[in-house]
Amino acid sequence: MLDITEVVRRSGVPASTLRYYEEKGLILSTGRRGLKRIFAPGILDQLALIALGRAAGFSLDEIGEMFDAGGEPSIDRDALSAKADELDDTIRKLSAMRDGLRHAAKCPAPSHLECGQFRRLMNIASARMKVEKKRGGQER
Amino acid sequence: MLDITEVVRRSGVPASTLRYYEEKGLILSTGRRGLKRIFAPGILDQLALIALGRAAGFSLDEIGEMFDAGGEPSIDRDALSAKADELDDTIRKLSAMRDGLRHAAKCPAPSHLECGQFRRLMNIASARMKVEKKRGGQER
DNA sequence: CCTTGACCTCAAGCCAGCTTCAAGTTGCAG
DNA sequence: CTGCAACTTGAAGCTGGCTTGAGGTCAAGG
Repeated sequence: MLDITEVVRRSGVPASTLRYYEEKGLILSTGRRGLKRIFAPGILDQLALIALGRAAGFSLDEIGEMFDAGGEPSIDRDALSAKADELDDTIRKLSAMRDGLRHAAKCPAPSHLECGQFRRLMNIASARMKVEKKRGGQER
Repeated sequence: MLDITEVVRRSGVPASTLRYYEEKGLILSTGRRGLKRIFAPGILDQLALIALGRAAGFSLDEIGEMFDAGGEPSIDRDALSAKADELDDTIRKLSAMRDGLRHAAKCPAPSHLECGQFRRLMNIASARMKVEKKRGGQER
């Protein structure tokens, strides 16, 4: 069992954030030692998972739907698969962007928006953009 | 040349957002027809690029540093490469998360945090987390 | 020529995700 | 037993990325 100080030290996540996550129902403290919250060791994995989800562009609410407060994946397997599919889509876009950036860093063309190579890479991604309208919520 | 109405129609980006982007210096309107802003056709590619950058987790400011208001990639090739590297890192994490989710959707294990497969996948990503502290700014 | 409606500006507002602050406990060192 | 550092709560504040609203202006149609 880890007290909040220990969790902060080991995870790098600020105490204020831990309290915020708990309030939102993303994590659970298993008790108190005096005032201090006590967490199960698994909290560290959970926090990593949350950070991962955030990096993936999921909102805290979405993450809450994917994993329960104990850190277990949602029983709704279809929802999980759907999220995986979303990620696949995002990954495709990011890969195209990465390639585009790398190309731009090398290619000596005067105007990149007219460089066929660059445009082609970027289009891979933007072509999928429309399909992805559903993701309205997140990246604001 | 496209007037703002046309840009909205073709890009799906709201007029308010276009004005906001212009104010931020991300895009440039090439003139006015009466009050209405006029844009060069390239604006559509630029907007796709911006959307792509946002989906990649970059802030508008970062995007502004990568591409000038005309949509051309920054002359700072090192900066572009650095962004590409960041993306590589992000992509690795997202791939791990995607695999983790797909696994969780299939695996009948009682507790996933104790499923070796699941943990291993998630660790790939969280191991890199510390390295990536630099990215403090982004994902609000 | 005058209405209408789509654009304009500028300021204020909204939401997510935190952080900060004031004021109140509490375990532990001395 | 006292002090105090480190925690607590609840509310308010902040930032990024837009959106909304009030009030103004133009050009095109009737």
